[in-house]
Amino acid sequence: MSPDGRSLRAQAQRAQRRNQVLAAALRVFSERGFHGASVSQIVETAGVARGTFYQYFANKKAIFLELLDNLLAELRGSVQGVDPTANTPIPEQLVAAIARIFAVVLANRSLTQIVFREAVGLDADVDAKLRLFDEGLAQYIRAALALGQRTGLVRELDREVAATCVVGTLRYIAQRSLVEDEHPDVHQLASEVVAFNLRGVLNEKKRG
Amino acid sequence: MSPDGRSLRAQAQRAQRRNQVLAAALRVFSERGFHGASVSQIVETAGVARGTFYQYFANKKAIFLELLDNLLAELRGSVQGVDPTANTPIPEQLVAAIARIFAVVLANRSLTQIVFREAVGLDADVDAKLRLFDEGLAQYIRAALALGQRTGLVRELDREVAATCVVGTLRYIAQRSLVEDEHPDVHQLASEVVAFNLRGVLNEKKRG
Amino acid sequence: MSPDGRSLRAQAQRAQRRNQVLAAALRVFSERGFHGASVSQIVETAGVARGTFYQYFANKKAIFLELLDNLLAELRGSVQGVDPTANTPIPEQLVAAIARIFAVVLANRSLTQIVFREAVGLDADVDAKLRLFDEGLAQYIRAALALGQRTGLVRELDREVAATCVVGTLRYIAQRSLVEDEHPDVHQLASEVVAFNLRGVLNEKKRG
Amino acid sequence: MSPDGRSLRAQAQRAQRRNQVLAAALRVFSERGFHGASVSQIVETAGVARGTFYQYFANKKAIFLELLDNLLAELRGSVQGVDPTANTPIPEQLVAAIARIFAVVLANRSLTQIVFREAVGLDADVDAKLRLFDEGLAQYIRAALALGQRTGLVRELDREVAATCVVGTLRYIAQRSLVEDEHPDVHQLASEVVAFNLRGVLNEKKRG
DNA sequence: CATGAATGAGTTTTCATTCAT
DNA sequence: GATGAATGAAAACTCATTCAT
Repeated sequence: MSPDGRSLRAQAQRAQRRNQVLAAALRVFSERGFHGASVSQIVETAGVARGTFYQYFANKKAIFLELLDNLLAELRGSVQGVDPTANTPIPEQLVAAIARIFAVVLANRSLTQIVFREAVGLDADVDAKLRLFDEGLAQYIRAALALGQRTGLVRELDREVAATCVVGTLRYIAQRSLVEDEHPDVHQLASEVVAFNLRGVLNEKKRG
Repeated sequence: MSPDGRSLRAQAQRAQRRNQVLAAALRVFSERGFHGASVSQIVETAGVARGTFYQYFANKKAIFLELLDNLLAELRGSVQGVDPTANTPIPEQLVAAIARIFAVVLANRSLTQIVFREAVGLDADVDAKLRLFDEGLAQYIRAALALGQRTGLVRELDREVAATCVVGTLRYIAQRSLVEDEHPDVHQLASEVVAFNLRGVLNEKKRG
Repeated sequence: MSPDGRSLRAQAQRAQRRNQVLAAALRVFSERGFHGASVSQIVETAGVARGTFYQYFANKKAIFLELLDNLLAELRGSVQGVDPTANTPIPEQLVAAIARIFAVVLANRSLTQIVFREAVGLDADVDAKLRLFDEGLAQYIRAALALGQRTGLVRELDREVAATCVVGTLRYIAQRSLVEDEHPDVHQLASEVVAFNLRGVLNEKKRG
Repeated sequence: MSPDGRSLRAQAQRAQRRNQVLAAALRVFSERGFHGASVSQIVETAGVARGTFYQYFANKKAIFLELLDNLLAELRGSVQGVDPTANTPIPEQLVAAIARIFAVVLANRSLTQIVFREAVGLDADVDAKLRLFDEGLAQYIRAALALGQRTGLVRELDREVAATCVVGTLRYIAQRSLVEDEHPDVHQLASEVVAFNLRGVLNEKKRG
């Protein structure tokens, strides 16, 4: 509570150290996965002593959880609602929204990859966080579907299942895009995904 | 080479022992995950000596891989084609097909769970196997879509993306169904999934 | 005690099996050394079951000890005395004697090699056997030196040390000859060794 | 990089710890041999934790190799040349040189014993080191013999074989001296060995 | 007698975490 | 606050030996 220059500088240094370790962990984790990464490698990469690690993070899982939190926060931030009153047609708004999510996923390639690959089943905490995120997304989509149904835009369906299907396509497409070498055109990709989710695969014109 | 009674019985016993260990591994893996499981726990659960494990399996990864292979084989077996010349309408056939897959998934709950949770990223072999399975499924769907397009049943779309979306919904729905406590009605579930994949979420009646 | 045909044949078969295992052990031991060899490899090479091994030999050490005994026996057999009353000059007799030993050593290359390399320090029994052999050899040489001294052929010297030196040269030369690739000319080698042991390296002509 | 008091002390402590483990290893190795010794026994003897061992040495072989290196270095250091221009007669110089080697061997009794007993055939590295040492010694002796021949002191002989014989006597005598309980008189021993190597066992007076 | 599956003690090695300096 | 040496629990794996068939 005495924010003199000394403590300020110290605090800044502390924060810097913390980030240094965090960045190192991100790198090591994405190179070797959670289980393959060792604290030794992290501190080595960070250029700090072994003990320093434990001054900032309770343990290996804790630092991973923090990275995971950061990623989820960024992803949550990237989710943007659809405005029915706006001029832009809703499908276009959807495409833009999905494209934004994909962009964030691709911007955090390595970490997202680990999360997709190793985070699940790591421990109860991590599991809960991930499920919470999925659930949040699903809830968001369920709400959107409900709104759509009220406006007659969306047909009768089991919103539960439909929302899950939507999350499924998003998740898997995201996951797949990570594996591929070239950066996919996120807009094009989003376009197709939206079309699939909106209209399915059937040719409606054939219908009476 | 000489299938007399003695060696036959011996062989049967060997197979039984093997299955005993395999079953124990399945149980331990599903309770604690791949990384959380130890060979000690497996042999303890199986009620055999430590060395016995290594008489039947090269190492922890090998036994996991075998369980994985078994599961994938069963899943592959459960995939059944759609017959356009049959009397049953195609959507109904699809529902039946999907339901069958879900049934297998649910029948192998614990193992499928591990596969979904930990198999990815475990090692190159496992990764390859899983990707191959996904790819096989995707290819199958792409072919079905192409056929549908030729018959005018399926609209113009990027088959690549659409197939990926379909696999995504299947995978995720399957994964979700595993987490839930009560056994879901696979037929009902399949129905909804098929509807989603075929028609998307839009209300077509609104369209001109 | 009832040497009917049946038991005779059985006995012969037993002996044959035993030798089969013994031969396999010799091969495996010489290829991988005592510690590197495993009972598995021996029985595999012999083409018998694991348990059969233990029907003929108490354990791994026992079979090694038997091979060692065989070698030492052969070596002992190859040691032939010098006959002072014979016409052949003593140095020539010595050369022939040494050459014979070297020949046996080289004929049992692989086994001798193991004995030289790994037998010492293996366990008390083996150590005792080897020391006994060395001691026997040394005693033999001491006796020969004593005889030589009585006949004035050998100078005054500490027979203890001299005998040890002689054994040392023999042992080491033998050991070296094993390492070399080409078969050395044992007679030539023996010649030089005898010369060294008899006359040392000094140029006697320089002496008054 | 900053040799302040703190780090200096730390370094000293590290070295001390290392030696503590090294000493324990020496003791355990000489009591039970290389194969009979386990890392457990070493750390127990050293009174350090299991992991500490691996902080200083890569594995069991590594620590053995270090002990071996130390011994060979000391032995190499003990080898001292003969000065033909010195006043002391050459044989006396030789006796002194040999005695010095024996003294080192006896001072490192237990370790030398292991080296003689188990080092050979342990692995390629160790083998190479030992052979290199022997070869160095042999080369040294060959050179000395050549010099002796040029000065007429040494007779015509196969220097190769003679040098090998000399190394053999030295090695074996050293080895034997280790087994005996009482400390032998190294000077007396060296005297006899030199006499043997110089003059052999024949009584020269009998010659023409 | 032969067999070979089963055994389990024992080994090496790793690595997250602690704590004295 | 930083350091890094020390820790030791726990893991994977080996292999000589036994014994029921």
